[in-house]
Amino acid sequence: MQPRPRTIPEATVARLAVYLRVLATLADGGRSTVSSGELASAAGVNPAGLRKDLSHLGPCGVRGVGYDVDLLRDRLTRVLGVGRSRACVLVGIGNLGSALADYAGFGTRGFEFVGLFDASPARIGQRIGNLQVRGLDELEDVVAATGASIGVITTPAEVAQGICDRLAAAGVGSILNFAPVTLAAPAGVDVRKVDLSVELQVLAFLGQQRVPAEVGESA
Amino acid sequence: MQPRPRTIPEATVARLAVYLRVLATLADGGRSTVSSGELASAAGVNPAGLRKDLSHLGPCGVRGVGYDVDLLRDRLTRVLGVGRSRACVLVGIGNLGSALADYAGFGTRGFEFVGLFDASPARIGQRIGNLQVRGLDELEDVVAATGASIGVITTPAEVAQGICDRLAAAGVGSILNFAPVTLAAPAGVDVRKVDLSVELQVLAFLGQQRVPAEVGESA
DNA sequence: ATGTGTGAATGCATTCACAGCC
DNA sequence: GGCTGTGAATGCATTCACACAT
Repeated sequence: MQPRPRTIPEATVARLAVYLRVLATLADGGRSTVSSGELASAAGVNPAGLRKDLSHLGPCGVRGVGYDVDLLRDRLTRVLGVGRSRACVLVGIGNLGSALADYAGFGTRGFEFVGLFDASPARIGQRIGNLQVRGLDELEDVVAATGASIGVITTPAEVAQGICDRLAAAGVGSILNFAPVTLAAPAGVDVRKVDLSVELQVLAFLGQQRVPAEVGESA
Repeated sequence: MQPRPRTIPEATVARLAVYLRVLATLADGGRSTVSSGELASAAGVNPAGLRKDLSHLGPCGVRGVGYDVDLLRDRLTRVLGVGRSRACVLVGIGNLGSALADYAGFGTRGFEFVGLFDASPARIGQRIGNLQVRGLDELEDVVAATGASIGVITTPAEVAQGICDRLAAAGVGSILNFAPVTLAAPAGVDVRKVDLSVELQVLAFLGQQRVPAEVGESA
């Protein structure tokens, strides 16, 4: 019934975010239009794939010409919801947590950290960016007060599930987990995992797998 | 001709690494055998999928019983190459770089940082873990001397491509890129990208997409 | 002519269902 | 009986090829 099915494939969403970034640099460079081929090579994808990705937003280019940079940028910004600022809390202020807390890439994308939490008294009170690290006991209150919808977990593996439970109970609907464990969350709460050592391991494996072919790869 | 085609799908490799971690905790708990169902739920995947993943290594379970924890662990360790320690260099010692430099998860997985590099004189000489940050001019020498095969890039976006070029020229075959740009590398060099803000954006999008369904999700 | 938008086709990956072995 | 290993089937995602608009 509805002309545009509201479901955009996850893989596509990830690429849309990349296109948005490339478009930003193009706009800075003063470009007003781009072709799918150009945009695709800058984003490291296939041109046809890029067009298919964009087709999920409905027609947004001009045939024979290409895409208007500013127009497409606005469209992507709106679809991805980069406009509204979304409140995030971050739990576990170790090295990685500290790094994420003042990672510039987040702020410019509409993500705002409204609470940093750690269990260790040594960390509590410490300033990072323009926030002060709070004790874990304040977690629920801050989530409630700020309406934070996103939680980022950078704790040790052992306590991650407990934090996940508390975040979910507090009303956080989306969780990004950096702890090396698989988290279970109630239905309606979306958990996404980033495992840095898995990434490295895949990379290393593909590397060692490629070595044998290095000899006779002419075929 | 060859009984085991040497190509394991990338998605499978990523999960094998997860299984290996789960097996480690099981072994610590004193378990000697596991069923695919149990292992799968601990890893957050489908049991049949897990069995298919493991089938790429040839038969390694006992029908009617399950998998021997230690045996499977050895097998995975060998296939993923966790045995040999692999030398890595890390370029860009900002917050994220520093966090990765002493991230415990790497060392226990066979990855050893043998060089940390930064352009800023303020960073050079600084100790992180048991290494001292070096100037970028030493990059090629260190790669050559250590035979590092893996490079991790945590620099600002503007300089990432240049670093990528230098790493590739120096003989690094695998690059893990955290900078928010799409890197181009010569054939034979494998680049893998982790974009933290893209992860967050996907998470946020899926979250906002899920909200409408929250009303009538009973089906 | 040029480059988008999109059905059709291909290739991957996940899931199912069951045969085979313990 | 129970659980692995795996062909068959389903569902996704990518790629191709071309119609269509400018």
